[in-house]
Amino acid sequence: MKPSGSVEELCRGCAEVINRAELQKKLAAGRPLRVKLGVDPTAPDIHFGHTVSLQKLRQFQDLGHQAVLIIGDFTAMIGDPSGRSATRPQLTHDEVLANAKTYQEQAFKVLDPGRTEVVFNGEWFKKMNFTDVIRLNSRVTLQQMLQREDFRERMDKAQPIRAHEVQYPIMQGWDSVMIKADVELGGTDQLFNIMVGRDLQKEEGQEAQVAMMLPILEGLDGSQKMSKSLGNAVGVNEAPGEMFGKVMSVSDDLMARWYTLLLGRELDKSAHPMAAKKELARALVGRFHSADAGARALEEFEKRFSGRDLENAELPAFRPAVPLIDVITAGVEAYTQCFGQTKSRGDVRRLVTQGSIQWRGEKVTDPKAMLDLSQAGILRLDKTRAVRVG
RNA sequence: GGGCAGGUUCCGGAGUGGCCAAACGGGGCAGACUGUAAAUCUGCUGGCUCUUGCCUUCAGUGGUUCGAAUCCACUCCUGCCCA
Repeated sequence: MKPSGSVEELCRGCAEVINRAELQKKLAAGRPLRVKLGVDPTAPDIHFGHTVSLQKLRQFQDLGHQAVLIIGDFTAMIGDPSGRSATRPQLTHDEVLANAKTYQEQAFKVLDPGRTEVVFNGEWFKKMNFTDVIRLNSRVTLQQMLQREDFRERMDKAQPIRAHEVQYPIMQGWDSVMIKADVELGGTDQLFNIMVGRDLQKEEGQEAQVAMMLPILEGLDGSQKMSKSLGNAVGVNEAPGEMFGKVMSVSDDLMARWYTLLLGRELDKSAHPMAAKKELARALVGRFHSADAGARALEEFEKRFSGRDLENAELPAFRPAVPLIDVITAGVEAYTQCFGQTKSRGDVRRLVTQGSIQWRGEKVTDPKAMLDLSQAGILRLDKTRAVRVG
């Protein structure tokens, strides 16, 4: 396939590109560009935030360019300090490799596996000895490394910056040299790291890569960047119902943002916000599961929440240990059994006294109440969760 | 190596011998209102019983005391300044 694509269409959706003239030149050469995207498997799952760059990489693929997905098995052990106000916990190599496996699988929900070159950066970093490391380090200055904002902030706040953290950008930059990247994709928070790649490439006599920065996707809370550790992420592997529900709980402002960043189109302001949100949720479930799953999730949602018809909704089955138990025990067991959540008795007691628990359509507000779970019925736990008994 | 300042519950941050499971703010959860939106109001927010009570917690270990997050000793960790 002959590579194609114009600067304009490739830059669409990017927050910043450094720089367009260079990209134009590279494209004019008519060869497939090597487009790099690095991911650090610091957690086992890929979430919506990651898919913004993955989507851009897919676009390059579809236009006949070469996608190079770098799995940062080595860099993940260091932890990218970007945007961090504290040192990341360091992972062991085994943890990283386990994460890398699921990462790849999930990334292929967006990328075309047949046309993706997957490389682990341990491949070259593992082989380096201390002399090599010193030599590599001699090509950058400490001042350069400390210029970056997150380090500045930590200096100002008198918080520690550990020496290994300044290695991170250098390593990421070296990846670009090793794979001879023409373009590197990343979030806007990656600007610094990607620029180091350009410097190192030039040092090595290579043509500098073009930096394409994509906007950062905000997580469920609507303000902070989506990240698993902040608990505001939606994983691409989440069950359709779960995913649909999370999208529906997003604020209107965030919805508009997700429309542009995830669907690549603008929200129709004239549409009713709720209808627009259902459409967004349906489309996203459709993308990461199947069109069918998207339609079913929508149907379920309408039945369950809009129609408040819990009776006919799909609910997880709860099998209590004994048929006659008090609300609190029932609640605790239901959470662990059906949702894998550990709630303390105090947590459930709180739900009871505050009127969140319903058994067969009736609120149960007495923490001492006994429930006869030998009868069939629905036990509602909180706003979004309910289980079916019998 | 020396001097100084610190390490408190999810986070920030009070508390400097009993009234401390520990102020206040943020976050989180729930209820009302809704569109599983936003805003607002209310309640909850270590565990077990829930009424009194009991248990574990204020970097770690030991000690003083009827009693310690608070005092003493040692240890570990962080920052700043000096060398």
